[in-house]
Amino acid sequence: MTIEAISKAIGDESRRKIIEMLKDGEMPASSIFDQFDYAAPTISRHLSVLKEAGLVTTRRNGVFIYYALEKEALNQLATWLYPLLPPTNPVAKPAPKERVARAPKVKIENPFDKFQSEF
Amino acid sequence: MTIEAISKAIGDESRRKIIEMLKDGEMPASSIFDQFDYAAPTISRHLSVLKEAGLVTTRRNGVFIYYALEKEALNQLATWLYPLLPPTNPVAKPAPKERVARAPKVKIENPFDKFQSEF
DNA sequence: TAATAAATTAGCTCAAAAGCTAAACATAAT
DNA sequence: ATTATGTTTAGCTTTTGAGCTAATTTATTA
Repeated sequence: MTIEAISKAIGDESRRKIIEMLKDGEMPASSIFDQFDYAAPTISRHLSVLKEAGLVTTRRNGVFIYYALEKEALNQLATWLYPLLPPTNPVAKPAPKERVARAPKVKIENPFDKFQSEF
Repeated sequence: MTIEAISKAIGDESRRKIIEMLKDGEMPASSIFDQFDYAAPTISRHLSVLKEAGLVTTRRNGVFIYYALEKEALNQLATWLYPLLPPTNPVAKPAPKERVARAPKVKIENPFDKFQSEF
């Protein structure tokens, strides 16, 4: 559950894909395997890296092992990341739709921007 | 500036440390080197990885090359991360201090929680 | 109890990445 | 012009990590 392990785990495309797959709920290992062209042991190894990082947990049901995303671990990354993001954009709300064409172009630089002052 | 390059870049401790060092403003390469026990070329290479990922930019002033954090690039990671975080905690505000002992323990699971409905 | 299926572990190869020293490059100062 | 300083590039070694197949483990079913 260290930032080291978490950020390393996320630095691999297959592992990011697994995390995305588990976003809406648990899934047995075999269903995860199916989504890849890699051999099962390769993905099994990725799963164990995710588990060691605390990013997933497992439960066994009969012969199946269900993997679930441990969103708490992702919070660690968010917590590291948040203070590094760009400062709040002074214009929080975009101009109303009808006036958009004439309104100055204001780029919302960061999805968390409008919340930063509350953080 | 791909999520692939950004997340790989962040998966190294020295590079995360560099990012943190640049949080409050630019810094010449030599000042960055000084903060590490590694040889200068090693850190120089880390800087180039960060640059290739779009996480830093450089400007030269005389013999010095200043590195600056490109916070925009960090947004890409935040944007990937955000939808994966735990759902909003229904109790946004903790109980007032005097009542904390008696109030039910509510764990704020995610620093972005209270903003999610606005996102 | 043997066979089957899900999943992991073992053991290997290969590529990527981190580290080093030495050399080269770029600018400034003497 | 030469020297000095900041920084990167070249070239190398070593470690780490991703991928594979084969073997093993665990649990179910015939």
